[in-house]
Amino acid sequence: MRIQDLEYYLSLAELGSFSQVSKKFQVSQPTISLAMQRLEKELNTELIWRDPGHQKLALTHPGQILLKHAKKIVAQYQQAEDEIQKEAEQKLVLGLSEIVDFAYFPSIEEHLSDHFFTHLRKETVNAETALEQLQKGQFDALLITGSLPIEEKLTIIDIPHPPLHLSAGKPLPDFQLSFVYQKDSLENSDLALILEELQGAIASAQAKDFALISKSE
Amino acid sequence: MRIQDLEYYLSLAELGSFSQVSKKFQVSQPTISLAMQRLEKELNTELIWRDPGHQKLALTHPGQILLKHAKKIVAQYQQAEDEIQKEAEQKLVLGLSEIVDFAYFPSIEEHLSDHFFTHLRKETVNAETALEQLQKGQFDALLITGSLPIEEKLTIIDIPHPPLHLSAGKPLPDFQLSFVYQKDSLENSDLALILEELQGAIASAQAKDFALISKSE
DNA sequence: GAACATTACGGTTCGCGTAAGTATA
DNA sequence: TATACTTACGCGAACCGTAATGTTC
Repeated sequence: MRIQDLEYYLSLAELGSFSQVSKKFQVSQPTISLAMQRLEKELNTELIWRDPGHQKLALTHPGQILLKHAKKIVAQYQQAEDEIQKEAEQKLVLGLSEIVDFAYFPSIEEHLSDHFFTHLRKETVNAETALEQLQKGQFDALLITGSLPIEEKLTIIDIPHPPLHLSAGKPLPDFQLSFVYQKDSLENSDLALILEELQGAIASAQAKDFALISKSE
Repeated sequence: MRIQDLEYYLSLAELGSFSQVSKKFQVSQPTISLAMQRLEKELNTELIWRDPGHQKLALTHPGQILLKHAKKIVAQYQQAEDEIQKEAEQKLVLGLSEIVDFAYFPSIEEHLSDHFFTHLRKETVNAETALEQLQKGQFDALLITGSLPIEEKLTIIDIPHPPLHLSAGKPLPDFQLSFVYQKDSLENSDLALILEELQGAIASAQAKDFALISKSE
């Protein structure tokens, strides 16, 4: 059973015409026919009185039962979509360069509360354009490598870290690991708390956990 | 979005293992993997923390939101299935021979209330085996053609009807149209009322409406 | 190596649009 | 004839199982 088919069905019950439903959803008329046939086949019952004599079609009794439930199902699904969407929008977005994401972040992660992840989403970011995207507001904070230009509006915190090794055993050249956010972003107090916890987690992690990282190189 | 995928998801949240879910639903393990990937793709979010280190997997925050709604959606759907199924079982089943179904029943139908169809389902039946099936309880009443043997347990009512013509214009040989039900079925008073309405509808129809039928031969 | 999940691949099914068919007014 | 639905058909996507690959213990 596809929820899409139920949406067609609700619309059909409301509009009373296959062709109008097809227009509403921008699909062909046969698409609606077939969707309704799928429903009837899956539920093994007639749902719609296709009375060609009269203009209007009517729902059978099982059709009315389905209508009642389909409304709730579709509403519930849309609500799920909405809530998930909103939840994603409200989250802090932490930009990580690829190397940071796989080599350092796992250690930091352990020091963040579950509740914290309720409000934070991480996303990998191209190191080249990261600062620009931060200032555009596409990210709320960054954890990236490479030396950064000093900018008045940004807070940049250097994070001590052990060297990384490749599998050959040769250490990669040393580089800087930085935590960056816009100074004025702390005007939002929720955000300030979150950033504080993130900083705290990095501070807690650096002592011992970063050492563990080298095992996975 | 397929409701099947949501059922997998609920089960996964409960059992905590892809392979156990696949066993429960008798599908292969990759089927579950792919179903979960479909959900994540459609909702454009991560739902499941695939933490290979630990035994258990965990739901992300959006995953928990989906879980809450998925429970309701699946329950609602199953309830719809149940109600429709039960509704079908509770209905009176009226057996019609093929010729009756297309030539006579439409006229009778008009005299039956909408509410009546809530409790009656019609089904075509092979005239040869109809009586036998009636006595087995597979039908509650019959509207069939042909001469019938008199049986003690059956009530047989002859229905007057106009002759039928084929398109060539030649009338078919005359035949008997009978309404049949088991005498003891009237012990159920609901059933008695329904049968009474059906008899009434046939009586109302025969006066003029049966005449209309010949137009469609 | 054992257990578990993901990825790859081939075959079948499914869903859609176009076009043709059917039925009604 | 015009309108509305269904059926037929062909193409592309989706789904599933088997098999191969990865990963962790």
